[in-house]
Formats: sequence, structure tokens, C-alpha cells
Amino acid sequence: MSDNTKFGPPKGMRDWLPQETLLRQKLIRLIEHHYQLYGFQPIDTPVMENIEVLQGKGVGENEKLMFRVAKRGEEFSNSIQVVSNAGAQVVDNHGRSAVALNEITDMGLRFDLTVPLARYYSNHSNDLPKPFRCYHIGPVWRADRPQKGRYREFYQCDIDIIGGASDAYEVELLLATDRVLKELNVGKFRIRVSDKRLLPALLTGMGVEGDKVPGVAAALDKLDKQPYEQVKKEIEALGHSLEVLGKVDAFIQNALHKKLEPAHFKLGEAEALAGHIESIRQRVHEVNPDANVVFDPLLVRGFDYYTGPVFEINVEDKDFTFSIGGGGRYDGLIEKLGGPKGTPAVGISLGFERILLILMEKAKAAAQAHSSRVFIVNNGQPEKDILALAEHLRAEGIQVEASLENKKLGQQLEAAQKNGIEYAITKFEQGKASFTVRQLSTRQDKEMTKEELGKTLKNL
RNA sequence: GUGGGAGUAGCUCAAUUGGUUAGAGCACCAGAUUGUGGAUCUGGGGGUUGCGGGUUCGAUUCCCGUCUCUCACCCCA
Repeated sequence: MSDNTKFGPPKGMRDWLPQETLLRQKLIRLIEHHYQLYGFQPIDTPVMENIEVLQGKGVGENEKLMFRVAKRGEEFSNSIQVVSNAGAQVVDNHGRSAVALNEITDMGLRFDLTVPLARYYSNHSNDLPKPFRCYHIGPVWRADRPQKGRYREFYQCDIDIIGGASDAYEVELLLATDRVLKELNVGKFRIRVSDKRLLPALLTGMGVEGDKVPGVAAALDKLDKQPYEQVKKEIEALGHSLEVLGKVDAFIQNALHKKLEPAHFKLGEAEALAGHIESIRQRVHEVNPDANVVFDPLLVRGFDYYTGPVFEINVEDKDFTFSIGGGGRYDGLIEKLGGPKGTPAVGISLGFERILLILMEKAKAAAQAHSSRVFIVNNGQPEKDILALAEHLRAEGIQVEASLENKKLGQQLEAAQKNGIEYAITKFEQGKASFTVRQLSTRQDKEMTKEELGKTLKNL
């Protein structure tokens, strides 16, 4: 134990065993495949960005959670000098300070894929089609305290459309996301849609004072985890007139019981915003009536860079109260990173680790990835015969693991199965075109040629 | 950043109000036996009880600190 824990992976980061790696690769390939079906092109960016790219882009607390990267070589020594010359007041009780951090670090690990994408588009917009449809899958880092479904290193799967102002792009992103989540088989989920400006407009329309709007929104954001009664208390604690409270309560009750009518939105600019989101929802359902997309005016998303429609995805399971994805329209971000003025953009991000967690916990068996290797049992044949058969199969593109030790048959088969192998060649003869193939999970034997074997493995 | 819970063999867990040399199952290794699936027998390796201090004649057990893991809050995918 002590030897194992002394040198574990860093807090909140994980190692992956072969079986787990296979499963991750399989799921990522599935996601990619469907993104490609919708015409999105792959891109990639460095895991680090210069610190100016990551700072001040309206990502809320994520910026505080950034892993910063220290300067290197002489620059680092110089920065230490500057900090120590500045005196003790720059050092807080954790031995750092904003001044020291900015002096000593010049890069950071990305904490999402959207900000790097905006930087990427700004740099390459001349070489990219308009609108640009891309997907971006990779690890991001946040120095958060880990807990269930929350890690310090995790993969995000983003699709984005940049340079398209039409809300038809929202419709298409929602269709693609719905499709991918169904292919992944995550169970019941809801893609909630609203407009960032809608809830504040509704609340002010009901008479909530401006400085109390964020507090009410923050309380409503907890509805996934807490019963309304508790949220209601939090809203009441902010101090509103009875008349306002009554209106707010009535609206929330109606929203929770899905009894909202267009009349409920006749509050200033809320009417137009709600109408717009409702139209997006309708157009999604015109194309795919089964899409799990709902208009939820109570949806709150924290990022400042969103400018219009926003999305959040949840599974309908009380064991998984976290969101498995989110997104929205961020029309100002690219310009902020030096891109063409007024470049519109919209995207949705899936939280790969959380989806994987759900798949693992809900359907452990179904979430197993079989290796497409075939195992050649060693029955004491000459080594050259076994290796020759292996080479023969490899020439056909079949992945082969040959047993080179004449252990007990049971041991060999058990070990192979434990390693995720599903098919084993238990008998073969030199010069014979077919051999005995056993499916390890069912223990059924079948005589096959190498072509038949190749087909069987491909279908795993 | 805040708060709760837990750390004993590779894994799952024992160890009487604090009391001999910290045990068991599984796993692993070797040998025998079996010879087309997990069997059986024999033997074996394995631990600074997370780490450091304190109380005590004596600490896995009680106290303090610390580290790690975990759950929740904040925030988020």
C-alpha cells in the first residue's frame, strides 16, 4: 500500500488500464464519428496557452482554477528577483499573490476548449471556411477539489460553428448533440435551452430589484440538486415585497409543472427572447420529434462570455445531479481574442468523464469494450508454428496475441479473457486452412477460416 | 477555498474496555496432481498498521499534527 500510494498520479488525475483505455477510445471514436456525420471537421490546439489568452475572458471562477505554468530558465530567475524586490506584501498566506503569480507564470493549462478555439479562429480565420464547423476533443485542467464526477484532468468534446449568425446553427447543434447522446446510450437526458438574458428580464419584469436578480438566479441554479422548498427559502431570504415574491413563486411553480403559456412571458423584452428560444425548440422537433430538447426559462449559466441562447444537459437520475454538457452562443469572444469584429459563434461541450461515469455505473457489463485481438492457445506446438500462424493472420490485418508458454489450458484462456480477449484459437494444424476458434464468454467452439475470423473480430 | 468520513498484506476485511510474535479469505509464486476453462494438495513470499509526535509499563486501538483518498458545499463538464 505504502509503495503504491507514495507515487500515485497527481490529485484528481487518473491512470487508465488497457481495458479502460480501450473503452475510452471506443466512445471517443463514436462521438467523433457522429460529429463528422454532421459535417464538423476535427481541430486540435496546444494544451497550454499564453496566460493573456486565458485571462479575462469571462469564464467566471474557472480562471481561478487555472493551472499556471512557471517561466523557464533565466526568465524565471528574473521574475523571482522582481517578486522578492517587491517585498513581503506580495505574498499571501499560501505563499503566493496575484502580483507574484503574474510575474512568475506566463502560460497556463487550458481550462476549457472554447477559449483556445476562439484564439485559434482569430489566428486562422483567413484560412478557414465561413461558417467554420469544427469539433475539438481533448483534455482540460482545473485545480478544483475532486469529488464524484469532478476531476482535475478531464476530456471535453466540443462542437462549434463560428461565423454563422443564424439561429439555424443552434438547431443543428442541438440535433447533433441529441443524436450523439442517444448513440452513447447514457439513458434519459434533457437538453435544456434558454437565453442568457431571459431569466433576468423575467425577474425584473416581475419587480425583482436589479441587485437581487443574480441572487435569485443563483438559487434557481440549485434546482437540480435541491427541492424547490429549499430554493424558495433562499429566494425569500434575499428580501422581496410580498407582491413580487408571489409573482416569482407563481412563475416558478408554473415552470416546474410545465404549465407556462406565452402569456406568462409578457414582461418587457422577455417576450421576444422566450419566443425566439421556443422557435428554436420547435424547429428541432420539426426535424426530430423525439429530440430530448426542452425550453427551460429557469436555466442559469454562469459564464459571462455567453451572449444569447444557452444550453445545459442533465441526465434524469438522482444519482447524477451534475450536468454532462453545456454551451451557448458567444458572439463577442472571438473579437476579444483579436479575431474579426463581430464574429458570431455558438457551441456545445460534452463532459466525457461524466458520461463515462454514468455508463460505467449504470451498465457495467454493457460498458465493457472487447479487445479485437485473437489469442492463440499454446498446446505445446513448436514455437515457429505458432509464430507462423500469428504472422499469417497479421498479414490479414488481424490483431494477434500468441501464447508462448505451454501453461495449463484453463490458465491461458482465463488470463486471455481477463485481458478483454473474446476469441481464442484453441486448435490448429500446419497447412490446414481452418482452425478451431472458441468464444471465451460463451465457451462455444467453431471451425473458421482466417477470413471468417477476421469478420467475426471486426463485428466485436 | 469550506466542512464531514476513511486509511491494517496486491484486493476485501479481522484483531475482546489499550495487553504475547497483527490474522483470515481471495490473489500471487513454487512443486505435485489433473490434461481442452475457474479443481485439489503441499509449501512460500509478502506489513515500519499512511507518516510524525504525545499519553501509557504497553498503542492498530486514545489525543494532536500532517499527508492521501473519498463524499458534500462553492463552482462546474
